[in-house]
Amino acid sequence: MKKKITIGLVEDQLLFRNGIHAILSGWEDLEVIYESGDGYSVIESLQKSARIPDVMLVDLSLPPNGDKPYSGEQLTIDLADCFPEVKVLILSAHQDEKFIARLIEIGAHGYLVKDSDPVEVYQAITTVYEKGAYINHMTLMAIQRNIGKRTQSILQPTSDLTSRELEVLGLVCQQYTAEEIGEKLFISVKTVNGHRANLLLKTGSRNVAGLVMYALRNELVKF
Amino acid sequence: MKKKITIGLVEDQLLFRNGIHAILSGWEDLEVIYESGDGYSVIESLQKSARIPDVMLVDLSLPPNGDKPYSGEQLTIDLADCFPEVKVLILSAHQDEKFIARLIEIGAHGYLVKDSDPVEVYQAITTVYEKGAYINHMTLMAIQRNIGKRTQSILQPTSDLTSRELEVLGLVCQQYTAEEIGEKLFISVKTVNGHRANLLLKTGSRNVAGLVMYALRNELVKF
DNA sequence: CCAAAAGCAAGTATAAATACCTGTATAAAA
DNA sequence: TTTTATACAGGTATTTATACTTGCTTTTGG
Repeated sequence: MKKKITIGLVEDQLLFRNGIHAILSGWEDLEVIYESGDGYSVIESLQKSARIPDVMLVDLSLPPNGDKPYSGEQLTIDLADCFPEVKVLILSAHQDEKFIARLIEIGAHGYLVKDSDPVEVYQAITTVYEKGAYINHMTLMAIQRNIGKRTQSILQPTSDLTSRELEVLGLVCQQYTAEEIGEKLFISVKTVNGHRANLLLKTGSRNVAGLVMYALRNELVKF
Repeated sequence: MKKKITIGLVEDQLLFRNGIHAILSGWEDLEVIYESGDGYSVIESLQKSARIPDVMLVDLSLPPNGDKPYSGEQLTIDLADCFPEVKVLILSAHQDEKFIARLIEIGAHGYLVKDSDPVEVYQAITTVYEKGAYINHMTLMAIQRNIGKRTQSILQPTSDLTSRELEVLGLVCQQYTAEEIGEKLFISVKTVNGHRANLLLKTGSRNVAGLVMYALRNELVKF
């Protein structure tokens, strides 16, 4: 009997994870042996595990746990570091060239959008297992167009904001003016503006528009 | 033989849709008889179809097609209008109380987060089919806390923005000041501010923070 | 224990955004 | 044609945000 390709799934949405599991179970030469809903525990639990998956399907947008985000990007880096023999296939909702190039650069072996056909997922898994890479047309184009350019981390270097700053940032995103924020937090408008200034500095933004974009990108506020 | 509950799936991400299909196929009393990747065609194709699903699973965040958005919210309204006998179960990535209350109000028969257990999905389907509603604890709390409050449309009443306004909005989100936008578009700062004022009015925002949130929510600008 | 660093609060001056208003050109409706 | 509506451009006055600076307090590291 031919050896089955062992799969690991890292995806926060339980339904989606179960769905992929169900789909993959339709192929006899695949076997899902590991699942996780977040990125934190993956490295640790794999190190304790006796069976290391051949291929890991990793969701790009894993949710942060409390304050500390642990993205699919970070997991890819850590997997490449701790388990270089494991092939990493990124699953992403979006088809953004910068993301693709970035992820390939840091160690992913393939990139699939969540809009893919299940057959393509199967092909990607077998190809990445046999050949060590699965680069489809979209991915290739993205790589080609971004070779030479310095790629950008998706989560920008997590400029650590203080709790007070996070509080102010949240209220800014909810369209409160500095004065209203002051009232809510029982501090002077001037102080609020001080925090705003620090936020602009730390996030590298020019104005509130930048702050909101930053907050949403880093999932610091609800959509 | 007992009649199977017929299911319709409306979900843009192909993998996710196939995954749910695969999961639901595990229950013998369920049968998926309709699938769609967008909201547009649903009403029309159902009207032509001989078999109308008993239960429709609808993704809340269906993508816009070109300029015209057709959200799960709109589809819920239209389904309640054209097929009142069909039970609508909303699938959402987020657990936002305002969304939940709003959807129940406009005709949804249940609300599930994508983080749900497959068993819960099955229970929701059978319950909504037999009892006409599936309200779990989370949903009930959301309803209770929002009774009396006027609920807010998720896609706010699709304020159709002019091309010029969209242009300005995009630049606002990119952190350009009114003056810079004026230079880019070869118009006066005053004019730019005029467009901004209209944007604030149309989107129901108080300031740029609101504009950025609106733009991102409606996918008018890149993340 | 003391010095350095950093969070928090607050003030002044300037730049920018927001509210409110007017006019013109264009296109659809009466 | 005349009316009506609206996208677009521009203006003035006011409010709000941003830049820069200062002092107080807590925390950190030598």
